[in-house]
Amino acid sequence: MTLQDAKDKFIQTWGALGSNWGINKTMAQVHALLLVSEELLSTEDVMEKLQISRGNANINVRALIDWGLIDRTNVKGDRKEYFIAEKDIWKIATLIVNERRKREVEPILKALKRVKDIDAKSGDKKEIKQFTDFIESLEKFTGTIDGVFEKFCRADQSWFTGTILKLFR
Amino acid sequence: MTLQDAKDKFIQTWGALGSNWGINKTMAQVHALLLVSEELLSTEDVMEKLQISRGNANINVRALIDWGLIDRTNVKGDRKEYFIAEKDIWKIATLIVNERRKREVEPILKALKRVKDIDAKSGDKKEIKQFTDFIESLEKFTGTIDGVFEKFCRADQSWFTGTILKLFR
DNA sequence: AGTAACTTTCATTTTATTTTGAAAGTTCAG
DNA sequence: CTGAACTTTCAAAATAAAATGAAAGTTACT
Repeated sequence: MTLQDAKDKFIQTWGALGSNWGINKTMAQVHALLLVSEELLSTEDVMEKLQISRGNANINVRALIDWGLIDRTNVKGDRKEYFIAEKDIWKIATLIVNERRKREVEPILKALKRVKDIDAKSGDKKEIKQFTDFIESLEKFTGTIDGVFEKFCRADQSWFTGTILKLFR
Repeated sequence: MTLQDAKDKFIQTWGALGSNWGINKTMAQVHALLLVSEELLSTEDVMEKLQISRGNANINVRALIDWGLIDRTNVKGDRKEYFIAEKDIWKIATLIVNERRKREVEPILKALKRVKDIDAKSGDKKEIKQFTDFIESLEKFTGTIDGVFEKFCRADQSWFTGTILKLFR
């Protein structure tokens, strides 16, 4: 297998992976492409290497910038924008976890809270309690897990591998 | 809001949530429906309450059984199958995490391994090294995180809340 | 201000995923 | 064994999500 084949295969794999986790396939592929590229790439480069349209490239590059996974750069004497990916896997992971926390935990908690506002006379008292108890256990669980991930993101890698990992042996 | 409204809303929310994480919307809704139902439900009940077809109900119920999230039961004097959901949120979480570990970690590691088999004369030596180093860091990271989740699934809730949570304050 | 270089938008088309429902398969009581 | 009760399958239809590409918008140099 040539280096190019390997890179292409990695891009495909990373894309498939993304879809399994609710991340747009192309976004994941653009990310992978930039991860394995030494040089800066322009929108044109991305279009050409992934065989995608300008609009598609633009939208997914923008999304990656939103997530903080890639940065815009400029090259002197060239008006084009160039992109480069953060390559530290630890940083990539925390950026992704943080972004999903931000986008999803808050809405979940809000939705759960809303769903507890039940007219007391709309059902059997015991049945209502069972339901609200369940929702509350969900809220509590969500908060706990969120807290762990939040700390995970703030911590640095060495703290994690040094302190936490030992506990998980 | 009536209890019924609240349950319906919860089912909708849980369904939307599922889609964000690569889980079929209907599967998540069937799960939610069973989570908030006191009684056992049959395929017919699921079809009626979610307004879905028999085939769809069947497929998603089966998937939930595969995941271990719901169980089949029988009612004496009735040939229908009835379903009931595991309601302990801790158990639900570990079942889901375990299932996704099983389905996804192994394939990722295999794919990464495959991609490292590069013909040495297909590219600049340094460039090849850069690439394989990156893939190796990914492999290592994946393994580490997988280990944490594996332990998380084996541990019981009290160990987690007692020992681990303190470290994340 | 004019215009060339580049980026963004969005109505339409394409692709991928999910759902349907009728038919085939299975099970079990009589 | 038969057939009613129930479950599963799967080709076709419907729906949802993503991609296209041409046009509009922006920027910055002269």
